[in-house]
Amino acid sequence: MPTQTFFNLSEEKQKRLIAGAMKEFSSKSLNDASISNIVKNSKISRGSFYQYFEDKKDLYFYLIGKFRYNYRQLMFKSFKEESGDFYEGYKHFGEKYIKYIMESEKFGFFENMYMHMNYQINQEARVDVNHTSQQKLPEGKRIIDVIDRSQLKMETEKEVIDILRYILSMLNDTIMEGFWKELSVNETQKLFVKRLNWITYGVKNNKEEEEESR
Amino acid sequence: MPTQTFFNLSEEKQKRLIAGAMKEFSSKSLNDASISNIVKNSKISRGSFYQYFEDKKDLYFYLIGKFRYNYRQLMFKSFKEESGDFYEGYKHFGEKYIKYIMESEKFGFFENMYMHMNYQINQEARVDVNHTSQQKLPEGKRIIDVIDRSQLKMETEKEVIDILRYILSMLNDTIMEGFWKELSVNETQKLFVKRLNWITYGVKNNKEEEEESR
DNA sequence: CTTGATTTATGACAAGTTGTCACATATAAT
DNA sequence: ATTATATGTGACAACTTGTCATAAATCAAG
Repeated sequence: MPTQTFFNLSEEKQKRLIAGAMKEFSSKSLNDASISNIVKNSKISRGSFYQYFEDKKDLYFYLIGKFRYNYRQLMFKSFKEESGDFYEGYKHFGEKYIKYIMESEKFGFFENMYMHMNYQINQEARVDVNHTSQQKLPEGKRIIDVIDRSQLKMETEKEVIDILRYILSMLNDTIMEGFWKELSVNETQKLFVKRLNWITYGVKNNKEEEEESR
Repeated sequence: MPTQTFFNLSEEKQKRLIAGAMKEFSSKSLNDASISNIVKNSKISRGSFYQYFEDKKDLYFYLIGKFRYNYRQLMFKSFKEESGDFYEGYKHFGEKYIKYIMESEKFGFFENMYMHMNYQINQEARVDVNHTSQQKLPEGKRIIDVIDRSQLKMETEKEVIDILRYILSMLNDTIMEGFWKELSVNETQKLFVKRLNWITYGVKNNKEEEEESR
């Protein structure tokens, strides 16, 4: 987290620093980026930097938090439009989300983020479907409340949250794969939907309906 | 890949270098590890290092390849013992694999590897179920040949390979999560099996059999 | 407005990193 | 014995990072 000092800064100076950092992180990974370049870009002295941020990571995770898609809203919208249907809701959400990330003006930043994504970055980039870190949300405002749970095998709320989280991890993994393999938006969306299909309906066939092996 | 020069070295010297590198990588991530420390550990001059390896990454991926579990064999064994059953075979395999990684004498190395795993490391650490990089394997020697495909919805061989690959990614992701959350071997195995279950049988319930919402 | 307290800004610096290169020393081949 | 060829070496330039003494700006209050 940036220090209070950073937030006390004039808007102009904050923006200058963020722009300078985004420039660096748009062409370099967290590890390859250098504070030296960022302070040069931003015309800020090295000493000042360390008064705002603990280190490079601190700044990086602040930027991820700042620019990541606010997808709480999108998830809500998606599931409501699809009447709470698990598969259709997530399909709707995932496709929109992938499109946002891969067509963003911050493409370079996201590309580098996903190309070097590890567990920690994944956690920072991802929404918490249960919002454990924040205060308890009122009934009906949680994502879980807008999903038709009767469709799912899961009995307890905890289990439902587990599966929701897993799909979000899978979504991030799929986007990562999309960047690595230089897939198009459409190809990445298809890959996500294919996997969502597997998880929703299973990969094993129902024994009774098919028995014609040739 | 190490240079020929490295392989020409006396076994003693190779081992010394590998040991020195493993020492460093057992307590540090790829990024935090330093060549300076490795050459100091190994009593090898800095100049020599660069005659054996292109850079730190080159050495690291060589070590991953060298010490990763040879799980081709384990996969074969697992699926054969479970009569080619998709779920039971993967369960068998995954549980053994997790146990191997998390109880290995190279725990520190694997821990750091998984704690900082990204797409590239994942690819290096993982077996290729199709062995595209190697020469074509004879019929019956490929992993896909020992799986009962009639159980699966997938029609084409390519689709089957896709799902096999996805499970392997999921397995690595689960181990990564296990390290981050400091789960026990048993907890990590359970997490894997739960997810395997989801993917095998789906998370949506069969509409006909349950309709008692209270 | 002046004085003193608090906050913010600065860049030189030590201590570390990487990759290279001219040169030294083995080892092999004729 | 004399060339080739292969291997070994550490000083070096060019970068990092985080700190710290010091300077400047801002605020508070008599």
